[in-house]
Amino acid sequence: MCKPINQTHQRILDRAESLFLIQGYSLVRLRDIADELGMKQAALYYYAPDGKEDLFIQVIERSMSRHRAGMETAIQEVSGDIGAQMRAVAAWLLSQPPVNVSRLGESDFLAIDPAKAAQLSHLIFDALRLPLTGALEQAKQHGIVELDNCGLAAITFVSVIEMIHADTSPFIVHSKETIIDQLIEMFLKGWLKR
Amino acid sequence: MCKPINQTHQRILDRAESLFLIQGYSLVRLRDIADELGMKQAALYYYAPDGKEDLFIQVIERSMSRHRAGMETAIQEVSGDIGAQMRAVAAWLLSQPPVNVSRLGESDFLAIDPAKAAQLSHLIFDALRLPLTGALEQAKQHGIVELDNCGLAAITFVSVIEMIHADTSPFIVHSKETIIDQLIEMFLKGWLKR
DNA sequence: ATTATCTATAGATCTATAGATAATGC
DNA sequence: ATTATCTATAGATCTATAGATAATGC
Repeated sequence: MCKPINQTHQRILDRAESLFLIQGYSLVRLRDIADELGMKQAALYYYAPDGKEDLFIQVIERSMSRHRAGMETAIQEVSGDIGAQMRAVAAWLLSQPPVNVSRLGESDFLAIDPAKAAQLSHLIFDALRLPLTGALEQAKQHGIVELDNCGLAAITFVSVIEMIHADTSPFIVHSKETIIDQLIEMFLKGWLKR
Repeated sequence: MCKPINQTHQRILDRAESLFLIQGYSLVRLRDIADELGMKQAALYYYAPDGKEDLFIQVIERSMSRHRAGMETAIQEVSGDIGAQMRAVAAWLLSQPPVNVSRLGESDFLAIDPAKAAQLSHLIFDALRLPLTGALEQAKQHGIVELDNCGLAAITFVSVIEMIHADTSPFIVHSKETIIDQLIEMFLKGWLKR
């Protein structure tokens, strides 16, 4: 916990993050993480003394902290136009390992300590929702958008982007960037003819 | 495969569907399914001779066939107003075990035969997307809605509803029905001030 | 001495199989 | 005879632990 994060530790967390977020907690074996780094499975216990669950918790905490900061920065850099902010958020999310919010909440967290799961659940919810929520509320104050529930809009948008991001299947006929542009237009303008 | 589905078989599939769809393939043990039915784990092999994967495939095929039919019926029963059709689809989805589309595609399918996974992936995509896609395309022809990509709109809507449906965490401060009404309004009217 | 990693393996699961047994229907 | 279910267990994994070993820094 208080152990300093050196370079090996970071590489372990990088690899673990990618595997845990893509495949899910139970499908990833400690061997999968260690192998790619040329280490033995047991060596991971040096950096995560409490084992697989410990490693998973470290991964999620680090990832969500980065997600929150990354989206906030992305939004600030294009401040003003809400459409541009949504594009910036989407681009930033696509630069990261995909986060399957539902699988985390419904499957991965069933496999770990319930108290810790509840805590991580809040962390994820806030990290993914608050940056865009803030941007939407500002746009609302400026009379640009009209929304009852900016938090719901934000988490919906992020979840949909992550769904496209993670997808490997027949969903994607166009490029993901095209799909995301279409989605942003759909969210902003709505489906009903104006 | 060609074995007739008797009542025991149905109860097994019902229970397996609920567990597989909520927890995911790898977290469900055959014992979990059997226990609740007062059976022994080995007895499941009578109805699914090829084991866990066989059972999972049966579950998904049956579930998707039911989803497609259920949504088509729900849409027909309120034909006309697209908003009412969306509400009917959402209500029908809430009456069923939640389908985590992303987890199926990204985690569960990694654990089974890739060829079968690809086939099921198509099945799911079509079952969840086509009913609402049809309704949207009709509304588009009538000049009610204005959408480049009705299929994308449909799968997005269904996925978001399933996300709310499955959720057990701090997302939900209001009732799910309230959230879903807000979502439908968001999708139809868009976020920009009209 | 401390830090980092390795080898080897015990222990815990879980699936799938073999073969017995009970119940049903001809 | 056939259908349905059970008992028992082999085999395959995977995590976590114990203890050895190598490398680094005082």
